[in-house]
Amino acid sequence: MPVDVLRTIDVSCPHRLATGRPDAALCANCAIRHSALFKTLDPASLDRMRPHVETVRLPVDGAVFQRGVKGSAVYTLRSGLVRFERLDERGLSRIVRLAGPGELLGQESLLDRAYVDDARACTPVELCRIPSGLVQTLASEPGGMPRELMARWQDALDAAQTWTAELTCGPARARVLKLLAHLGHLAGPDGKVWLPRLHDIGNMLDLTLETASRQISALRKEGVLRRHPLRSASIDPVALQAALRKLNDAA
Amino acid sequence: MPVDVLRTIDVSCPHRLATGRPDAALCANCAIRHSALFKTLDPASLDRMRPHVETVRLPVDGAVFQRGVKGSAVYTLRSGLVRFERLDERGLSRIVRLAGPGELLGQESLLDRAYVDDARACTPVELCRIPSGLVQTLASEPGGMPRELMARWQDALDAAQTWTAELTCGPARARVLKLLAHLGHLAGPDGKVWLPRLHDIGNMLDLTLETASRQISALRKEGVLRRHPLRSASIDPVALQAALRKLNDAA
DNA sequence: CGAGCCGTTGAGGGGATTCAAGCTCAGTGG
DNA sequence: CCACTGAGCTTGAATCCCCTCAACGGCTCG
Repeated sequence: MPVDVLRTIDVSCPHRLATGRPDAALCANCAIRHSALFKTLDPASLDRMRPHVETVRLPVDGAVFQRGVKGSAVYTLRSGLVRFERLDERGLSRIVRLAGPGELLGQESLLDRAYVDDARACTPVELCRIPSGLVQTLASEPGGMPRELMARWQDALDAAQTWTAELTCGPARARVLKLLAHLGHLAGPDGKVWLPRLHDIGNMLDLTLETASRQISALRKEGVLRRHPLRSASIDPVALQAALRKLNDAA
Repeated sequence: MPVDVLRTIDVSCPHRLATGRPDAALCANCAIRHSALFKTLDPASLDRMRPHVETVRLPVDGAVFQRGVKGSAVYTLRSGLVRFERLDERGLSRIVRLAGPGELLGQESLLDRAYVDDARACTPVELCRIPSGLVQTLASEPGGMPRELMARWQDALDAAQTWTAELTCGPARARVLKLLAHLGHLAGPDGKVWLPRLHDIGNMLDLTLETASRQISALRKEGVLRRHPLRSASIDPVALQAALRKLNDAA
């Protein structure tokens, strides 16, 4: 059991490095403005909410929130990757989804429910913490916010089911290849992807870290993957697609 | 590839046996009224929507809707079980979630999106077909409908992630035991559960049907499970829990 | 009755796990 | 400076669980 278990409330998380003072120009010029939750909001409403939005920065493995805790905020992921995980009855963790820039985290707090997953940073992340009450207020006014919220929920549902359908079946090689493809989508189009620790790959794909290591090593030798420092790697899209296609031909 | 692929539009589904004439007393006296989508609706609104709601009955394996089709209705499941499945690139189907009585199906149509899964009847089912436009209209009026809709989305998201976390990892015996527990929750508390075909168990748990058969047989010999006609079975809750606990002790 | 679907059971092989050892690398402190 | 440490990665050998292939039996239906 990791020491992190002691962090019960997200607000008091020791990893949390909130700036406290929101950046006035942040929302209007935000890099993910076009995909953010408030994209349909008029400038007046935007002004009204800005003082309540707080920037949160977390290091790798920092907790955004914890399963079972009834929080009072949603988070918009500005940069980095966040994983959603759950502990089974034996204390082993299972990763059920990944979130990338622009995604909304912890929507269940809008319904005054406890968070259903542990959310932790895969990379250093930057988030906007938005009080649930604020979103609830804006949503009750005219202006299309509810539809925007529903779209976020549907996005999350689709992502969760895609995760199940693609990454939890087939032989180890197929799972690792599909995971790489998935990571490629989440990263920017610069070809650089974040490469999880073997232990985390195991928790994503239900493999042991040894098996994950063997698969990654093999792909490196085949030229599909090249490793860089800081858990970064570049993948050869052509080789990756070819490898994926070869899986289906064999069957 | 099954012949069912030919069914492109849900409206023209040959398995569909719509009554056409909605039952006037249906909504007010509905067995799942307390858990249904419209539970917060006032009687006047209820009267207004009733003429547009249509009862749909499907036999086993009947399609509620199909992935990729942009439908114009959501469905409330009144009785029976529905599975959500997707085909992978090799044409093999993977079941990503089950829905039971009271659940809402095809919510993505409210966002004018295509259905993201194939939804098929596990048992004979009875559904209410509700035009998306109707729900959108009611949701735009005051009365708490949006919140009710968001709650449905969150329920679906939680169910999908629970499915991943619980049923897609561990050895075959553990998966089958957890599936039985899951089916126990979906069924009524009479102890009778619906038992899927071995082929479907395989698609749910990523096992071959032979492996599923061996596991089920073993559990039957152990007294955890007793089979009845019509894919029905009764499970011994005590024995099931004991078997589940023994899994963790061993590890 | 034969065809097809569904379930059962066996034998054999293969892929993933398990257990184990050794490696690199960063941080630490003697 | 370098041994020491711990976390993460790699690799090997043996085991085991699940898959594959196959045959067979019960059942329903045309």
